[in-house]
Amino acid sequence: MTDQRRYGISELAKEFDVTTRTLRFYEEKGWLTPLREGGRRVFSGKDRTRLRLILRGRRIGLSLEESVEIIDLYDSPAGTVGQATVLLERLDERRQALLDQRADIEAMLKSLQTVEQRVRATLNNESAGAADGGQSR
Amino acid sequence: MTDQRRYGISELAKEFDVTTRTLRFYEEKGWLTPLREGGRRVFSGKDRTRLRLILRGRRIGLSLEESVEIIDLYDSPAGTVGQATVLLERLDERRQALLDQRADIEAMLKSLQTVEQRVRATLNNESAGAADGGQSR
DNA sequence: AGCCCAATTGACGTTCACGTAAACGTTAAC
DNA sequence: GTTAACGTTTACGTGAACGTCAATTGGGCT
Repeated sequence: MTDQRRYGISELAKEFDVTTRTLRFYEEKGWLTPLREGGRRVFSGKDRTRLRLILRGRRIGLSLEESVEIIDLYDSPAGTVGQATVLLERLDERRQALLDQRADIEAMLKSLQTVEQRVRATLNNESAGAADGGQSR
Repeated sequence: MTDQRRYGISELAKEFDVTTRTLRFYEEKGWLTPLREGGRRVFSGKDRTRLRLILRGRRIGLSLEESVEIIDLYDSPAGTVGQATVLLERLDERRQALLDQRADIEAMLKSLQTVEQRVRATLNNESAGAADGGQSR
């Protein structure tokens, strides 16, 4: 009903372009918890989702530990009011960090745009150009 | 005229919240090239800017090598048309990578928002709530 | 001269995130 | 029935990005 699909280790590895070693490593760390079927690991749809989230965190430069921490926020038990309040604080921290990071990316994109314009200008002047090197800044 | 200011190693370290070891390491790798004044390193305003960019790259999860590569695009000599064309390609790659990364961040932000809403909903139901804990893990 | 403080150069240690190789077990195909 | 493909565990290796410690040096103060 929910997500009966099951995945072999290399199947998953191929889909997400990681090695089987990586998946075993993640299990070893407790970040993934596949079942066993006669020794062989069997990953569920939930495992698969979790893996996708971990890799998403990895792509933006989080440590795997951090990624998992965030993911565990995602399906945390809510629990008491006190717990929930703490959770909201953690969420806010994480959100702020992401916003900061996004700002860094925006800054980099702007830099790249600046460089690109300079390069294109150089290209347009290439016919009239002096052989001079000119200033870098 | 341009930026005469000079910086000592701990001065810079303090400003950017890194250790002096880090700055020495960056020099060792050739990513920073401070002058020497009787043995002591003297960093210029250019070095400082470079450092800021390196750390910006680091914050978004680039390897230091990658950061430097991008920075070197930033003040690359333009040179021939062929060089410029290659440069534009590299710029485009880098821009695409950054856009992808930004998308990952957006996705994470959305997830966090979803979790937050869920938690807040739980908080509002806390008065009518059963004492039951539900799932723990 | 004596001392402190900040800086220097090695050299080795550490953490993270896996890679790589060895030795072995199952299942399917030929 | 053996070989190939795929899986397992155990164990050691690796590259990046520094941390940490030792030994030393030079300037500044009193």
